[in-house]
Amino acid sequence: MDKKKNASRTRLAIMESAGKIFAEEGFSKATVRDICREAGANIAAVNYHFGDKKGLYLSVLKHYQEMVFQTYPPDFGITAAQKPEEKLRAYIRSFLTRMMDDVHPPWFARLLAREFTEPTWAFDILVEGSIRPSFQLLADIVAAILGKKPDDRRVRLCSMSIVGQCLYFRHSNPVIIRLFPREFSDAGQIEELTEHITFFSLNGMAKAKTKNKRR
Amino acid sequence: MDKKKNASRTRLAIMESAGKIFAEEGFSKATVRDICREAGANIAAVNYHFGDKKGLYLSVLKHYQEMVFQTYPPDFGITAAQKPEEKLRAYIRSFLTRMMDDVHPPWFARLLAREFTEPTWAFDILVEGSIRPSFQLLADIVAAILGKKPDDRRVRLCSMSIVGQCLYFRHSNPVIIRLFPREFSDAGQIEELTEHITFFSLNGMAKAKTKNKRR
Amino acid sequence: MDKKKNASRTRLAIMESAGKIFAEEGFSKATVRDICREAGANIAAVNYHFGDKKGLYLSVLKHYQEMVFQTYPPDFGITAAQKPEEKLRAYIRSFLTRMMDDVHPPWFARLLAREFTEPTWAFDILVEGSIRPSFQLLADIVAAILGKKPDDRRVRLCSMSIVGQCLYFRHSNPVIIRLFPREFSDAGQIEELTEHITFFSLNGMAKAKTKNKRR
Amino acid sequence: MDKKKNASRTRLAIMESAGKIFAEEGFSKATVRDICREAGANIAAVNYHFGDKKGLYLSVLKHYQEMVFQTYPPDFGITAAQKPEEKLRAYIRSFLTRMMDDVHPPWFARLLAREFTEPTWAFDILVEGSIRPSFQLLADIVAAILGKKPDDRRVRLCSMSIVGQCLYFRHSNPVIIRLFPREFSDAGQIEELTEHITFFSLNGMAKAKTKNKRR
DNA sequence: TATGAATGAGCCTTCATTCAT
DNA sequence: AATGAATGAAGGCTCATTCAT
Repeated sequence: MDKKKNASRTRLAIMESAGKIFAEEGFSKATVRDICREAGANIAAVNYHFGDKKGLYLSVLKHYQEMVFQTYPPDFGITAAQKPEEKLRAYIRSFLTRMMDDVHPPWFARLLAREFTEPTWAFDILVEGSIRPSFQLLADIVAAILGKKPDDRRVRLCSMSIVGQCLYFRHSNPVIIRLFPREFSDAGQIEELTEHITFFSLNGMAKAKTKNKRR
Repeated sequence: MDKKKNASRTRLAIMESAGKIFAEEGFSKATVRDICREAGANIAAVNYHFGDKKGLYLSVLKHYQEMVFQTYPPDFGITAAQKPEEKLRAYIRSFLTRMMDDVHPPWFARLLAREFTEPTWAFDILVEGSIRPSFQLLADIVAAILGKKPDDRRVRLCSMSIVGQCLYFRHSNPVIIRLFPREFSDAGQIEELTEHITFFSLNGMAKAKTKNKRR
Repeated sequence: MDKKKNASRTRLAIMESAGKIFAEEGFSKATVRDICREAGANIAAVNYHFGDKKGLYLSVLKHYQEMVFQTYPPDFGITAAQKPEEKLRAYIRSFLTRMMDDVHPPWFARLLAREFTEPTWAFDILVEGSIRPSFQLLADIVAAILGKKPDDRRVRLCSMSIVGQCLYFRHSNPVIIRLFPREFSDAGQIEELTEHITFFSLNGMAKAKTKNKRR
Repeated sequence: MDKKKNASRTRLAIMESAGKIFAEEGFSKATVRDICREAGANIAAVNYHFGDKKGLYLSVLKHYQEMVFQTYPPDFGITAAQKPEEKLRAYIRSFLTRMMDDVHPPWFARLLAREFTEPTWAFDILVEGSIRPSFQLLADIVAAILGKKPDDRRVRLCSMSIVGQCLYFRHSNPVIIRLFPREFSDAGQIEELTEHITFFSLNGMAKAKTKNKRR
């Protein structure tokens, strides 16, 4: 994707520390000085390798988006032969896993969450490269469960309900920590959360076909 | 709550424009220059009235948190006589309404969303003043529905599932706009969303008691 | 012309040292750091008083252009009753005087010369504010001498011949110094130069009417 | 003149683009990056071939000064048998031609003009190599016309008057363009200018011998 | 002979804050 | 109660130059 695959040591070090700091501080608060200091590189190296701060951010985004979605694709563990319910469980597990801090690189999920609520000019890249494909996959699963077409409004609403639950544990992490210290903090609970959300959502969609829900 | 109730015209104007700009730009990107310019006040006015930028932010937060939660309390429309299902519906409607931009002041929801994912040092004030009481109220409702105690782990999980769905439409607004332009944009859909989330969640919790969920 | 006539001490000091340094180094080589250091002011003062480096340059240009042309107007010493020959002599004397370093401020002529050969974006201001009126005045005098209209091509050529001679002593000052050290350096020779150029030019235009000059 | 005559392709390409860019931007505004990019060379090539930026500038100056003054010498078209008046005409034509952009390389005149009003440390090279010989030649012609010695003060004044007129069309080109758009722009007017300046100057010097000019 | 990578100095600008009135 | 003026720290970026190969 990037024509410059030439990875000098400095270039790689900068991208790594940049990702970490961008994730921690956000694009505008992060300073290239800090990034370079942590990378053990000279300030001008950013200009040399990436043009400017924006270029660096973009490179980090593209590079790690690719890497993460190769390691943890949305359809991780999903096979065509599975029943829709099993597909949903696999999807949710993959989704949650991808968002936890112990995946590699550990800060990418946080950087993504930042773009979610406070999108920068680079947001569209994420939407098209990561979010839309992921959402489409979910919509297909939900559509199969509901017996409707993927672009049906109810399918979308239910998909969003599912995504919303998953995202809550990432986006609202600061809140959760304060409300229930040490209860939901460590990542070892992915299985429990997967089961909960899967069960909650399957039930949530269960009798939707029979009930007339519109006012 | 604020000991300085002496509200000079300048002081009020600053707080108003500060809220708007803080919500738009975030604490660190917002500049006191812009705030003062929009308020028609002198730059030094901020330090004079609020000590420093932090003090201004704090004042804004406290002032409008109080105002908003008096106008749209979490238990808005909830009466003791209602059935838990109705209480839940009322809670969700109140929650969604509070998060939409047409409440007053129109920017407060956005400022809150910002603190959610990117908490500043002022975050604890919001947690204790707004979030915890609100969550507690929901936990009580869910507990009644599930027939469990409010601090039960399953109650918490289900509560978070509900909150997660609601927050999605605020936190992920930029995503939704790009994925489905014009389909979920205007605020007139609160009723539909309320029905969907309520229905989805009630079903999601429905057979939880009977089914053995852990594998 | 400038709405900000409020002249704080710092503001004035900056404009003065700015003019001097801009004249010495040119716009891009001059640094605001040097300017402020010489003015005994803080770096940020430039931003506060003039917006940015460009704004400072512009203010300096406008301010001193006005000042110089009030002190040494192109028609200095010219009265309607004079004969054209006397008008020309007065014009040339005024022109030369304005360009010498002992007028106030001493660096303005140099700054102007710079814009002449290396115009910046601010050049048009000088053309319209100083150069065009001055040239027009000369063209009128020459037209009277030649008995032609001011926009006649020959009038223009002769006017340019006159201006060219005057400018030479400013624009080519570095050359003159090297070719004839100490012979044309001091400003006390304005009278001599005035006489020479006036005489040379009057003669140059003298028989133009009779001779068929075009090939 | 240059001891390094070993002209690798890169070295030549750099000198060419360097000349162009130096002429356009001036020494300090021109960047070695731009020069090398336009030459299709590596950044480090400048330091490798010329030591540093100054060395490059110097090489360009020397090289093209030599080239230009071999192609268009000041005495171009002047023979010993001519009358002084004809010599003057030939000198002026050669001078004007050399300054117009259609000589080769097209940017050298501009670079020279720059050094005239804003001399760098390399100026002395130009003075001794180009300017002084050229001026001396003119002084000889003028001396013959006036019947005085070449180092006579009046000879110098008149020579400067002549040079001043010629230079005006180069040094003040930006002004002329703005004052009279499209009237003096193209280079096809060299003959007309030659005639005008020659005639104007010959007349200017004509009766100088008889008239008592000092007051 | 030539180059990709790296460097340190310096520039303009912006910012929150303080001073003096 | 309020303000115009001034300040120091810091940020992103550019530049000529040097290093290592």
